[in-house]
Amino acid sequence: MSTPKTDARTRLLDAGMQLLRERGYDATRVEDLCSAAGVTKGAFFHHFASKADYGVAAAQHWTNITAPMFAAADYHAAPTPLARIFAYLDLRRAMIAGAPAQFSCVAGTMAQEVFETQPAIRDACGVSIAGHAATLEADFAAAIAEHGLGDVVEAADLALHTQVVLQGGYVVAKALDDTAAVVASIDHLRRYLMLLFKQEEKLQ
Amino acid sequence: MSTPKTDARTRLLDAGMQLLRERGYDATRVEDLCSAAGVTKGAFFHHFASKADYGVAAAQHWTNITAPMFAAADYHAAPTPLARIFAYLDLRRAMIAGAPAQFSCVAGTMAQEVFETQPAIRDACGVSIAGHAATLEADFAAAIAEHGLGDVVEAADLALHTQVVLQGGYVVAKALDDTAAVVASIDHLRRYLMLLFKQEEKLQ
DNA sequence: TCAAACATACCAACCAGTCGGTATCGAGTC
DNA sequence: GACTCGATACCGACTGGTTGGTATGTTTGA
Repeated sequence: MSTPKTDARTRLLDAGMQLLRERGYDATRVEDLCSAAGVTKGAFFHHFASKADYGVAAAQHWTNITAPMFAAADYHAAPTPLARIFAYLDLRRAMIAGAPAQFSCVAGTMAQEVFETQPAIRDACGVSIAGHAATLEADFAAAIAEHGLGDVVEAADLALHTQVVLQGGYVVAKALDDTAAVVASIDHLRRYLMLLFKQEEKLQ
Repeated sequence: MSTPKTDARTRLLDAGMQLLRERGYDATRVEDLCSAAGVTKGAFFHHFASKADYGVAAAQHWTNITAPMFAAADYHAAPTPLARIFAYLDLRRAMIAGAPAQFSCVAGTMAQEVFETQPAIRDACGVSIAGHAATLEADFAAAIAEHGLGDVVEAADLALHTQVVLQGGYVVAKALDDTAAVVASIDHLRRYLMLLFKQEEKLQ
């Protein structure tokens, strides 16, 4: 890193997105983050009061990175709410490639580990996951209204359920060392929504 | 612990079931396990070559505890394969109570954290999760055959999908500090299976 | 010239793992 | 049935490397 493009704080947070997903919060040492970012420990503690403080910032950084990416993604261009939801699932499915550290979720990984020991980090992870789920809510609400499913399911529940399937897929993919688990579960989720919204004709 | 009922090894493993789910693998210190089990570090390293060795044993112990419990559970008494599956989901739903450390999964929690740093532990966790999923496979296979869905879904995939939903529910419940997330997702999974196996009459 | 942004050296606490020791018990021996 | 012997179970003080965090500079930019 001869010529740092960005400031140390951003580089530390960027480096964390990879390391935290690989090793989790506890096993990621402050010095690991520093060397990956090409800075020293002095810089780390200049920008973050503690490792826990960094954890909170990392969860927020994860949101700051992913939110604009999803907001700018193609799937919003689909013509109907339901089409947008299926296009979203197609995107999430296509994102499953390489190692789990590449496609899994920083917030989910950290939350699972520190939910009891680091409430501040857990809350930041919760905000990240809930916030992303919320971006799906309007399309689900419109699809539910369109199909008269108002007293069968709730938009917020369905939106969160998509995240549950993704997070669970990551866990199982890691445990079985096989990405097929996530992909298969996304397909099951897709089939559920197909059936629920009575799109049988699209089921192969 | 004036009169230890069981040997130190078992007490250490039993203590880990709680601590590992609360704090994860890394944040659970060997001395935490020892004091929770009422033994000393000498006893720990007498029975386990290393902390990682303990992690592998803990994943196996988790299987040893849960497998007989599920094998002996009521839901196997239901009359049809599909009824048994729904009864299984009822049981899993009823098990969601108290703190995540009470109802979540030792294997899923550990695997998420150490999948890259401790392959032996990850594999043991994978065996535990896959083994439990396998216990559902026969009923799914029978239900699929009965309903002529042989070229729509596969039993193994469906069985694993139930575990994906549960594991994901635990992650989201921890992140949002709200058990409602798991329960709602189990209900979505139940509705999926209802729709898939064309049990619409049972949908409220 | 002042403050923010880094760097370097250092420390105290922690923690996995070690090592010498003791307690207990069953099998053999006479 | 006392006595040794060996093996297993367990104890607890100690250690050496690690790690989060600090104290004290130095550089840079406005």
